[in-house]
Amino acid sequence: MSEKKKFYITTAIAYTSGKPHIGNAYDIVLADMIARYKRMMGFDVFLMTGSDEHGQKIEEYANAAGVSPKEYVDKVSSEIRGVWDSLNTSYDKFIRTTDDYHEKVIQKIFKKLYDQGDIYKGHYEGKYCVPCESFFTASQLVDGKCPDCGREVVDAKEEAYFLKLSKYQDKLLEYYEQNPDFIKPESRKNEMINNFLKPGLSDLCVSRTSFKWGIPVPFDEKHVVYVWLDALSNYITGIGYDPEGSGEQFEKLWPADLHVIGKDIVRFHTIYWPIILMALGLPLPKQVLGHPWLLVGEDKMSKSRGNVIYADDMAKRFGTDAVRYYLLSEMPFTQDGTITYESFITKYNADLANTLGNLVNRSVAMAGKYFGGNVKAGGTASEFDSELIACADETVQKYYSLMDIYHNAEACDTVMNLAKRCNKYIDETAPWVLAKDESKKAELETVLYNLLECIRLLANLLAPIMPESAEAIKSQLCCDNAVLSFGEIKEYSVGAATPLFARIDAEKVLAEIAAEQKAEKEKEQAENTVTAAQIGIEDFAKVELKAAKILKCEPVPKAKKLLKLTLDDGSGKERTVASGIAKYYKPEELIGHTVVLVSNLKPATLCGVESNGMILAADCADDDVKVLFIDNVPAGSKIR
RNA sequence: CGCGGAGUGGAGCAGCUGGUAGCUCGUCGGGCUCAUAACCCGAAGGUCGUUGGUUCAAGUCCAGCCUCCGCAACCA
Repeated sequence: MSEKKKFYITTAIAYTSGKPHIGNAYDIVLADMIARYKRMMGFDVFLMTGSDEHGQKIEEYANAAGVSPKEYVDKVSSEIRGVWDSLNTSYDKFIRTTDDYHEKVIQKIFKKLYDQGDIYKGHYEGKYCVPCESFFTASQLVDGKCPDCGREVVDAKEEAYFLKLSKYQDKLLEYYEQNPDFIKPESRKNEMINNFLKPGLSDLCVSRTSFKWGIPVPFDEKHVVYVWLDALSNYITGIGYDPEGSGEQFEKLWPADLHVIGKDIVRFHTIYWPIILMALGLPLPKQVLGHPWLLVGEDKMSKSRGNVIYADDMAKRFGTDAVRYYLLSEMPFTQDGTITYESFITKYNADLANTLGNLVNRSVAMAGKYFGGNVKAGGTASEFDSELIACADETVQKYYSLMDIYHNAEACDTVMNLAKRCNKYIDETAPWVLAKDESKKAELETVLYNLLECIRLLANLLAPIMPESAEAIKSQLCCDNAVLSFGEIKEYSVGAATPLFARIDAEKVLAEIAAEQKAEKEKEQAENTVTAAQIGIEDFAKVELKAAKILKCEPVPKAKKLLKLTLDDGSGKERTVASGIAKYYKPEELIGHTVVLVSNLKPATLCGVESNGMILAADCADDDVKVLFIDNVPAGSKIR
């Protein structure tokens, strides 16, 4: 009877470039909810998460921080775990791509694929600009010259290893067709087919020589394994895959039942990863769920925007379960979701404090008050019972069907709906009225019994979403029964009523948060002014600044951020500059103004426009940019 | 014509295979007092982005257009 069906679920491994924000954390919370749900449904679940720790960026960040890459990723990786833990996520394994066994197996995988001809040594075909140390494809060149500096380029080849993708393309499409649920929101699948598979796959570069922080290619040590082969393979190395003979755990768990990932990396998980697996002769994962992103207001969360919200901060302030509930109930299935403190507090007060918390509180309190906590089934029925019980049954059924397809937000709604129905039932039956009439005692007992049974169901339904709160509710009921059907428990002996979710004073808390954010910002600004390295006058002298008058200004087609400026820099020749200020200025607002031009900047081509220099502008508060106008200065004047 | 998504009462969203427009928050009015100033009921408020088409019938299908948002390219 120990033949439980296994369910192997993974999250994307978090990149160790910095502490993950709450949007990144959605991934693990969602996966954790699914894992808990599957456990509840009797599956033998294995949930794996981890951190992705190699790459050039890490090397750079570590350098900037003045520590070794390893020290850097050690720190960030433990931060990641800290955030995951603050959200009470029940992962069974946390893999790091710097783990010993992972690195060894990656090397074996690389070798195996090489030996069997799926990885071959090739080179970037390219044009190389020696002074710029950069490769370009033919299409990137401007008039056959370096797009960065305009100098001649030479044919050059940089050695690299490639994975043959085209070979498996048809097989992959076939897999898509035979497994219509392979990619979860359907729209993402279409995107993959139209954008990548139909045009044809070009082989994937799987090694780099330009940086060192990675897993060395075993037979060619100047190469390191490039990120995707390294990172994606965690899903198998973490459970004991080995090309020379895998462990028992791997045999049991693979193929994965579900990869939970962000929509940005769907491509890697539904094209490259399956192909890697096919090349290894392994079965493909059953499903990839590409969830949307969590935005702050309209914007993506980013440090530079200063709008980052961290899950552990949030959990500390409002409680772990409140954060989990918000994430899982607010995120739509296909569209990006939004988080703001305002909406968080609104949702918290409405659903958790008012609807659910208060329901539990008033019901348990009444059971105590009227029956000393002892409530049995089988009293006299009231006319309102059947509707309530029907709602409870329906809720459970609906909940199953929604959770099975990971429509968690709707599942939350369904659960809350039952809580509302209970509140309504209290109003319909008015227990406080029944309590005044000794002859109605049996009826009153049934009312309370029905309520307690519904609350028990609510707790069980919520367990995957809010594990601690579910426990807290059940401990007030003094009942640990986890069966999801009404009438399971016949007799209650409940404890004291304690509020579950204290109401939040929105105004007060928002003011506190605003004050903290302000302080934070000021602190950062103070730090930033100090951090810019000092330079000598000779460095500054390298920059040539001139006054230039804007003669023409037009938007660049296909570019959102770019304006094409035609300038008079006093040389008699018109000069074209592209500037990323389209968001802040209309073309006609700029014409006629004189601006500061960096005139000796290397030319560059942006969206097909050759840009010779740049104009100076100031980054102002609130994501505003202001160009420096110096209309009183004649065009061509040198500025120093 | 690079790919894709979205435009529904004040805000945030549901509306799958076409047939009286729903939910949450907010607002207004009422009820109740067991409970966390919570709970329950009712009301106001939408020409469902725009134009045309298919149909007995369209938010729901088709075409064009406008606007916003992601990705790609790119903030020099």
